[in-house]
Amino acid sequence: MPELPEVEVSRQGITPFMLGETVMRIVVRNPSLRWPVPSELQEMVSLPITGVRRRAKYLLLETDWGTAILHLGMSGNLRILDHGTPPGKHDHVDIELSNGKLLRFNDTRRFGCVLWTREPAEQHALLAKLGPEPLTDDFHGDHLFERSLKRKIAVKQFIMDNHVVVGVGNIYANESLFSAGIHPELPANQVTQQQYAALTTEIKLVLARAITQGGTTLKDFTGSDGKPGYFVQELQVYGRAEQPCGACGGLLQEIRMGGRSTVFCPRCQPRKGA
DNA sequence: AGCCTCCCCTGGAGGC
DNA sequence: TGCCTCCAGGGGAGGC
Repeated sequence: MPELPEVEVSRQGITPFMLGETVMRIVVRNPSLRWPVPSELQEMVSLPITGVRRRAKYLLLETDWGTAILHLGMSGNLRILDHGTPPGKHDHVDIELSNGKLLRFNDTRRFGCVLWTREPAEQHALLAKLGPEPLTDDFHGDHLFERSLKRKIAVKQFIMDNHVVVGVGNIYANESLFSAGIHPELPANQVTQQQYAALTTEIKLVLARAITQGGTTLKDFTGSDGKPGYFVQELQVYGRAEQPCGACGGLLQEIRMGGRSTVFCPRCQPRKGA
């Protein structure tokens, strides 16, 4: 599934093919994504692409007239192909460019979206209230600590809240909590300032490391199979329930939190905070 | 405001 | 082999 690292690698991969190119044609084969693909997306035709940016897991294709907002959801992927490449199953949207290439949006489960906005993208309702990017200096231990003071929600769900920090999906929440030695069910307001400092460090490390691995997975844009790519080999807890903890040898335990699979080591991640 | 549950969707896995 | 059921999960919507 595309997590923030894969979205970032996708952005880096498509940028050289898109930046400065003019949109020649947009083909929408199935507009039934998370939200209907708006007909106004066609306003993009004949405009040059002036920017390819990312905010959280949203990709932004900018023009002087408006911005296309793409989200890959659970199963989406983007490929750069030549004009005329026959579409396959779940190839929902093509954006054809003046250089003979096209950007193809494929999404099996259709949890993703392709939207169009004429306001500055940051002011769009989906982006306006997002928390800081995890890999910037705006995201630091004290940010989490201060935001957590009145929050009784479990720390795992707290760090997966996009208003707190963006881009921490289920896999990376599991991994970073393990590395920081924090029990996922510990209430957010019982996690200490020191623990948040460690957790912040681990979130940055795991995401940065996954970007490196995501580069391997997506470098030729042959698409994702819905599994976590090569980074799966480095996962310490996610998908390893009932297997021995790499640190202490005890058995990893799986529970469900908010409908999401949660795996942790009861010994290395004691339910202990302030 | 904070918290919780529900829901969108398809393909793969497992059971019979 | 085929059919059924269950499950995964980002994240917004809506109800308390």
